[in-house]
Amino acid sequence: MQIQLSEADGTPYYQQVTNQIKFLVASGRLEPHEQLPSVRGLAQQLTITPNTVARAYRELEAEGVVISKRGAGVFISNGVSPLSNKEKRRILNERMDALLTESRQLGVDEATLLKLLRQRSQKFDSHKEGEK
Amino acid sequence: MQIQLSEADGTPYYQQVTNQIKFLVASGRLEPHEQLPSVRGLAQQLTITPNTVARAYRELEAEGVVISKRGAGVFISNGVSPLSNKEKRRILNERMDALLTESRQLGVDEATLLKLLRQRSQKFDSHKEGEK
DNA sequence: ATAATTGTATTACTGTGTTGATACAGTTTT
DNA sequence: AAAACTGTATCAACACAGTAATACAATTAT
Repeated sequence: MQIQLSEADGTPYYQQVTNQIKFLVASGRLEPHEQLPSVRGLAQQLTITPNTVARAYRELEAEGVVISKRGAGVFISNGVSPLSNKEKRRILNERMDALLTESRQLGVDEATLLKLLRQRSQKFDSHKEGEK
Repeated sequence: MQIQLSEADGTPYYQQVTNQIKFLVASGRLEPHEQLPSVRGLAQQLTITPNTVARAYRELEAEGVVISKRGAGVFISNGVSPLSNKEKRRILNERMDALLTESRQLGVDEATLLKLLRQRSQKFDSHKEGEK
């Protein structure tokens, strides 16, 4: 499993794990029903404690990203978000406002931001051709 | 000064203050050279300790949003970000990836995300007409 | 059946983030 | 010049987030 931990970064390990797994799922590198590495296996690979991996998996399950079965393993879920449409809108609005604010802060106007986002969106799942 | 603190929320007070001030600046509700409320004044208004407001202002100064002059007050800065273009790109890419990831997670495809963002961008500074 | 693998629960330690009290240092106003 | 305002620095207290050690429970493989 392709995960890199950064000591510096500031964000705690368990969040780095959840973020990167969410990214792998969103970009199609991990597909529904696929099994993730075991808590202890991934822990050893990343040289962190199994507890931390377990916490990451727990959070992912709470968000509906994975389903974990005691004794069997944890698996990517069907990708249907358990949130109401209202909640989805609220969250997206929050994130978009933050992005717009930061963008302006950096002196980037809306037009170029949209352009950048379109580019980024294309590169997002370019692994279908570019994978080594 | 139009700031609302939420006890629940989870995010600490000093960050709620910085976030909301950044938003006010980015959306044009606060303009360069404008003076912010004093540390003690805003503290009293929000019923928090002056220290917390001071910390918020300190962070904002570190990010180049405001300039504070001991004895005089703190003022909105000229809006020129002190970061290199490389850093700007890095930050924006990070934020965009996070938004794209979350968007997919919620089952929103890129087209509608872009549409939503355009709408949001318009409402962003609609205070020029809509202000009471 | 039994052993080896999986995730889970409990508990505790430790660092550090957040807030608070108080005193200091510059400006501005009177 | 003095008083009343600004922001700043220092220190302490407290809570909580993050990680870790260890034992438990369910499934899978032998």
